[in-house]
Amino acid sequence: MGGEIEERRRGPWMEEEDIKLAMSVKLIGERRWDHIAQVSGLKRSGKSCRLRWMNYLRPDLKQGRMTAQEECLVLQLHAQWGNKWSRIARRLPGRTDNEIKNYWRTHLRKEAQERCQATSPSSFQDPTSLLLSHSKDKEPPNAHMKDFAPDNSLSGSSSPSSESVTTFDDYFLYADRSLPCLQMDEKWIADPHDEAEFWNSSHGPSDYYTDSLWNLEEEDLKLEKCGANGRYF
DNA sequence: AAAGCTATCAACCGCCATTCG
DNA sequence: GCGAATGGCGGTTGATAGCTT
Repeated sequence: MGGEIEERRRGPWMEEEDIKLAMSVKLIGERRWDHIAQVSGLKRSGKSCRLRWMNYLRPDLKQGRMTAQEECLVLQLHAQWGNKWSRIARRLPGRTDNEIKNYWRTHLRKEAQERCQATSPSSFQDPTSLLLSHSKDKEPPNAHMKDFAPDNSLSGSSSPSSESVTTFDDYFLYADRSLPCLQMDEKWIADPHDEAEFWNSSHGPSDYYTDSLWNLEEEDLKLEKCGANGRYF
């Protein structure tokens, strides 16, 4: 059956492909991925193009490894929402669901090992020590892509509100593990403005925390209130 | 120095939801 | 209202870099 069937490229992306994809996204926008795949001349599926863009090429992606604060936040949100990676990712601007998912997977593996070895909670090793041990700095993978930001690049900041992200009932299951960062987070919940000062003062650029972390998007608020949307609950 | 092990991350797959004609 | 096309999501896999013995 003939050579009509177009061969699909698979596996790692070449830089040339990245550039083609980025140009096409710039042209068309972040939609119609099948169309983008065709127009760009890439022998990739639309899905593959979308994934590559979302997880690797998007100019607004945050570079480098997750900070301890981000990791703590992932812990909190995962405790609250479970494996809703994309939802969690929305709380960490510049991070992708895939990235968070990967982190959690490796983290959980560690945690499971810790649990097996330590039956008593008091001997549980503080996961942040594992988190903080990350020190590898990578060259920004999409550094060469900055010029290809599409016009509809993500930059929306939801309007500030003092509504907290809570409830963290589930997250407090972690409390007996003596996580320093979670104790700190408890303070954040109590007074997010202090938290903002905390980051502004000396702990690095975290304005996105104050912009978005403390404020549920409308969508999420609805979900929280209704407590029922097949996808999330 | 080499082999084995572990951690990390990019990419793929299948399913489900949403959109469009 | 229905079916097809498309997009989004979560789970999983495979490659490889880094670490340990």
